[in-house]
Amino acid sequence: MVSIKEVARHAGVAISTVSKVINGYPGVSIETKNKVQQAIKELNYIPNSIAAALSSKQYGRVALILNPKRQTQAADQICMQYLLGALDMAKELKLDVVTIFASMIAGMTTEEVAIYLRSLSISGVVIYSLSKEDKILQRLIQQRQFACVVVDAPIVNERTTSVSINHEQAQYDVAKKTIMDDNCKRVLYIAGRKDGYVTEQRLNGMKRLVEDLQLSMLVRQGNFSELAARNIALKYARNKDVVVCASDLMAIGAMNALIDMDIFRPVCGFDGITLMGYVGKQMNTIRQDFYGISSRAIQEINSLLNGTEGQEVIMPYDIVKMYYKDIIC
Amino acid sequence: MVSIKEVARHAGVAISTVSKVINGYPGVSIETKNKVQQAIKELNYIPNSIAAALSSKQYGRVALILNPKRQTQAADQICMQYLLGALDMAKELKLDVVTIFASMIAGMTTEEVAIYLRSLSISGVVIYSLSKEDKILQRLIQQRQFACVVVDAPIVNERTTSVSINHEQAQYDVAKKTIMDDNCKRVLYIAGRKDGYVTEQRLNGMKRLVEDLQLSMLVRQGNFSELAARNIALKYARNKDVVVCASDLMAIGAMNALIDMDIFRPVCGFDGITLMGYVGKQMNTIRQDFYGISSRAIQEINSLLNGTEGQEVIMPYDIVKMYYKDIIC
DNA sequence: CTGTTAGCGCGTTCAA
DNA sequence: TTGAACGCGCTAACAG
Repeated sequence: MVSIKEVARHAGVAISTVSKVINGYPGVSIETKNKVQQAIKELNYIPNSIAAALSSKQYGRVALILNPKRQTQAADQICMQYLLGALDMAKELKLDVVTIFASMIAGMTTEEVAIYLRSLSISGVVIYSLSKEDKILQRLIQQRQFACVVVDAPIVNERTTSVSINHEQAQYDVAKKTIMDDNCKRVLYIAGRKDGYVTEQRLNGMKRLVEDLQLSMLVRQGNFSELAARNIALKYARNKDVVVCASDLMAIGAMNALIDMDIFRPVCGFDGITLMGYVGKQMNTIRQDFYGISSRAIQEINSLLNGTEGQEVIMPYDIVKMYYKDIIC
Repeated sequence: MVSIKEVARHAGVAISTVSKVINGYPGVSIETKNKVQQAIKELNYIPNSIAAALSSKQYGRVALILNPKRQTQAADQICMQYLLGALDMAKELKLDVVTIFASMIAGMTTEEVAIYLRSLSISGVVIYSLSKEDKILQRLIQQRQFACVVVDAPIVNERTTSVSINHEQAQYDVAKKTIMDDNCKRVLYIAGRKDGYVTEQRLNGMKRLVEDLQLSMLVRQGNFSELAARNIALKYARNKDVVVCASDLMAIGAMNALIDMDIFRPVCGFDGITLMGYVGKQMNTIRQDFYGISSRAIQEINSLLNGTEGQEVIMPYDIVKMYYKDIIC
């Protein structure tokens, strides 16, 4: 492994000079600079990021904490988009990124998680789909020991930025569109998990809509589970005019239930996963740009790492109907 | 940040003693050990892995090179399983893992990729679904500069291990089962991409089957594209008795084409992705344990990093039919 | 069994 | 504008 020392010797200059050239610092004459760059090329020198991190004491690594539901692998698409967005942006920003799945820190206390992250030299964390009940990560955020970006949870403090779409409005919009199309009055709303922040926000959107449009609404927790949504639909859909679901997967479950019951009700979902294109029924849904959201999350963590204060970031969304022919390629 | 020095002082011992305790080396009396561990607890000391890596010159980081098809996000499930398996095992083995998507190194030369990896202090690489045409990564493997594990490509040398199922046999098995059930004679085989190793192996399996069962076979390249498979089926399926596809996604495309043509032909796929459960038709397919395969890949990279020679590892598989009721949860 | 010492490769003063 | 020297936190000989 060729080190900075060898480069220095080869170029006939001091180590610190090479360092300055590498890091683009001023105070090096143009010719010395050329000599050094020449030597770097010739020796095929690769700066050792480990040593650099140690020396400069900037271990600015960021951890991505993802929580893929192992059961519902159909939704893995969301995780992948998050990852792609994050990694692309991280490369651009030259941030070192570590991917951590929730399962890997399950059962640890906040302290243990902190120690684990520190042992990985991590100073910033992006948390995707945090649960309200996840006191461990909540405390981690409160402690302000790490810079945090929380996707889809409205937590902000000096060291914490939140990034998400406006779930309240999005749920309002997609449900309104679906309901207006068929002039529905009685809605069955299949909500997410009680412990989810987005669940609450989306429910609020529905409440506002019900108020605005003078509808009646029955709310049941579907826990983002396709099966639960199916069962809820089987039980309650018959007396309702429309089924609004807080996720695509639940919308699919509900729709399949309706088909089994041999009745028709408009159904709408939330997320915009490709799977929606495969189930043979077009439903309105909210399409989120998970890639863009995650990409933005990394930018935000970078800002935090550079000392910016936490803030709230609202991303855009679309209302769409997903067709098989749009999906297939 | 509390360092080893402070722990040593606090415990009234030498730094090296603390180091030994931390790393579980012998040659420390039980009481000194206790004193040290006490001090570690009290000071809430976290070993700095960066410094440890630098000092021990073991920058044993491993890169996961994934190639998610951005278009066909329905197959992201496979990537996620690969990731989950790899990260879980990496944590167990205390390996530091970096996730790299093919898009991040697209356009680089082999040298540039090598430099990039080195700059990340990477010494081992796991490559998923390598293409035959990917001369850049091929050269990286040939150069033996990094320990490599290649998933689904039959490349082995001193520093390269291959991990995969027996694609030839798997394709043979699943097609045979499908064909025997309906006593088919004329098969349409929709193969993968010409540049894929598995494509060739699976095709070989089909050739052997055709030979053994005295069938006729028409082969077309579907390039793992659902749309291409659809078009091929539309064009050729009518005169055939069965459609065998080299991937689930293609099987879905073909099946939908058959439905549009309003004819029935048995179809079988390959992979075992959940999506198969959603399309309203049961098809035979090969279920691979992507999680297990990836997990094994990490074990193998670990062995290579410890000086073992490369080898070929064959993983098991199942033949299954995927039902919606098995998928939904 | 314990402590001393010499680096690992690099960033960063501070003199020259 | 340059370079020698120190230290980051730790490991690994080696000496005691």
